[in-house]
Amino acid sequence: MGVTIQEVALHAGVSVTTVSRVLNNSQQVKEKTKIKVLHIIQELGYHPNATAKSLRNKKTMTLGILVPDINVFIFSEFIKGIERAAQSQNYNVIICDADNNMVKEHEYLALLKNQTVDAFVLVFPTISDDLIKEYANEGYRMAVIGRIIDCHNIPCCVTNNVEFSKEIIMHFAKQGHTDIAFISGGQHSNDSIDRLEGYIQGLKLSQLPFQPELIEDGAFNEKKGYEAFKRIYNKNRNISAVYAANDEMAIGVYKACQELGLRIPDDIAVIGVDDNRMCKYVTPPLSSVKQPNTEMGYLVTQMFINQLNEELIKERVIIKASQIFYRDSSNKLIASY
Amino acid sequence: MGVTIQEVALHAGVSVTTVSRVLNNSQQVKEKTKIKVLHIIQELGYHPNATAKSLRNKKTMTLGILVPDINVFIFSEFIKGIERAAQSQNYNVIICDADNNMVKEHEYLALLKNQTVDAFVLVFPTISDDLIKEYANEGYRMAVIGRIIDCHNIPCCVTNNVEFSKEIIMHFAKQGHTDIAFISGGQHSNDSIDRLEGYIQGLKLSQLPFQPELIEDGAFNEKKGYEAFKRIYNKNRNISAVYAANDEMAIGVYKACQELGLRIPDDIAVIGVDDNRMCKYVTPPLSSVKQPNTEMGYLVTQMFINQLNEELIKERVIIKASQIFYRDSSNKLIASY
DNA sequence: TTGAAAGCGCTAACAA
DNA sequence: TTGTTAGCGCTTTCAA
Repeated sequence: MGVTIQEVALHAGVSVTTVSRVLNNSQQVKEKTKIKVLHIIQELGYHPNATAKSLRNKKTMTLGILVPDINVFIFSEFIKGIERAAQSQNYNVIICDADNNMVKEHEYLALLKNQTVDAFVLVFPTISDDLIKEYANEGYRMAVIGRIIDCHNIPCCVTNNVEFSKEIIMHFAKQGHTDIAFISGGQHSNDSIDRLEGYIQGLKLSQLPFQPELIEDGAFNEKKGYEAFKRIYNKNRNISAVYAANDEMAIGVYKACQELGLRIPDDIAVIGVDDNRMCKYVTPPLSSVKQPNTEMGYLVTQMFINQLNEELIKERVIIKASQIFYRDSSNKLIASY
Repeated sequence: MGVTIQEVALHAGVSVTTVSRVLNNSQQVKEKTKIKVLHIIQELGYHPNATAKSLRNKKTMTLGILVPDINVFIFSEFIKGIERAAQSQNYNVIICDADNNMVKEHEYLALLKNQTVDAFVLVFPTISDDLIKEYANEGYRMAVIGRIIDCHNIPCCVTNNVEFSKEIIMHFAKQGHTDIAFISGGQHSNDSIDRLEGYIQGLKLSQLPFQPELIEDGAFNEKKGYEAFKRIYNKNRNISAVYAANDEMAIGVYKACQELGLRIPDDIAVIGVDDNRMCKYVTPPLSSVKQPNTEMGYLVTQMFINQLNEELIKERVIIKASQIFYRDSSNKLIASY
């Protein structure tokens, strides 16, 4: 454990420089010398020390990935894409699981300061835009997934939240629904904000009135989604459709409907977002939106690494389209035409 | 970006040695000097360079985590525990997602050789025991989750597979089932092998005959589980209960039953393993076994790090108990007593 | 209580 | 085509 370049040089009867050149196949090294060195490397089982390399090159070849919670399926999908892209460019990734804790999230960024990582990919960060920009201004490199940061050297990747949300509402409208509820996912989630925007646009395009009382927050989780639906239902018993900003909350709606004796989709049509594995297995199967998470992670990371050494970035914002899967939970026609 | 210890020393009017001593609060440093240095550190926004530290200390403070597939829920649970334990001891973790590819899995171990990581936590590795031992003999440190390796300095952590499997079979037997199928998860999975062992012991203890034709392999996935059940059913139409070595395969059984017109649990009782989120949402809710994955990851990693600098290891094998959740899928009494 | 200096393993500027 | 040497930023031995 621990053959050094020195020993290789010694055994091969050349200088460490030559060995280094062979390793990085830089410059001209006589073929014969190269073969000899390679042979010794083989023989001694030499592996270049990554730390020494990092120190010398001032590059750790390591990316940090910051996620709110690695157990949430969509985040593990992003990680998969990020790791693949990193791997393909010889980068390693350090996982930073913030455990849904904003303070922890902030703390992890210290890995930039002590140069443990060259850069960070922030997956749905909860820290503020301002904080992120502050780091960017100090020269630290970050890419962001799930939010567009207005900063020239921060690559970002999001999905077409407004678009597909609009489509969902128009779909509901076409089926004859007029009182469509929206369950949001928190005030600070850009995804949720954009989906609300799509909801509003969809209503407008369908010439349906916007009714603020049909909107409640479900904080992206099942329990709060359940409660949100009950609140809405108590305010307006005419609702016949619900667009939940994610599947978890949609499942909460399922539970609420069960308790209230409402049938899905006969009484209430439901559509969620994320296309959880569960969607196909609940009864009735839940309509949802599949987002290309792994691909998003891959693309933005690939682009990011390519531009890591450049000050100015040409391509910066990636917007990926999502796919709506209509299943039985939204399969009821209301209109009598 | 990049204040060094030199600069701190310069500004504080002391030597780098003194600054280093303050940083690692080693030896005696006069209180006044210490305060002065700390103040300058604060002022300059100094952060010790982790790479230089690693090179000097010959310790990267980084653990590799090797998983078959980060998108599989249970693996992300392990990661969460491992990362937490690592974090609490100031270690970082590098994620290595083998994408269910044994070659990739092996390749990742190179991170040990080039000293990118100090050690590896192998989560349900598919590489052979021999290969792992070979690395161990070369002095590389690894901990293993999901398999017990017969090697003195490799900490391992598993669950009580045999025990709970035995219990499940005895539970079935008590309900009056006599023809109980087992769907395994591949020949090479220790989990599956142990669950089969528990199945056999359970039959014996219940004085039920062992019928080899009631065992088929479902490779831990839904589709193969579906096929396995059909094969078994075609061989023996008397089966009234199925123990699937994981939930995915149990879901496959659900699908097969639906196609075959068999009702769960009335005609076929089903129990799976892993306690997937889905279990509660399928119809009927699937009985399953919850394993303390996050805790296992945490415990073994904590122990591992504590013993990382020791040649001989006192505590080495951790066996954690699991919990069986009986739900409606296995809720039918067969016997006529 | 403090500091000078060596050295961890590597790369690259410069020289030959 | 190859080698000498300085130095990346840190810790630690030894001496003062």
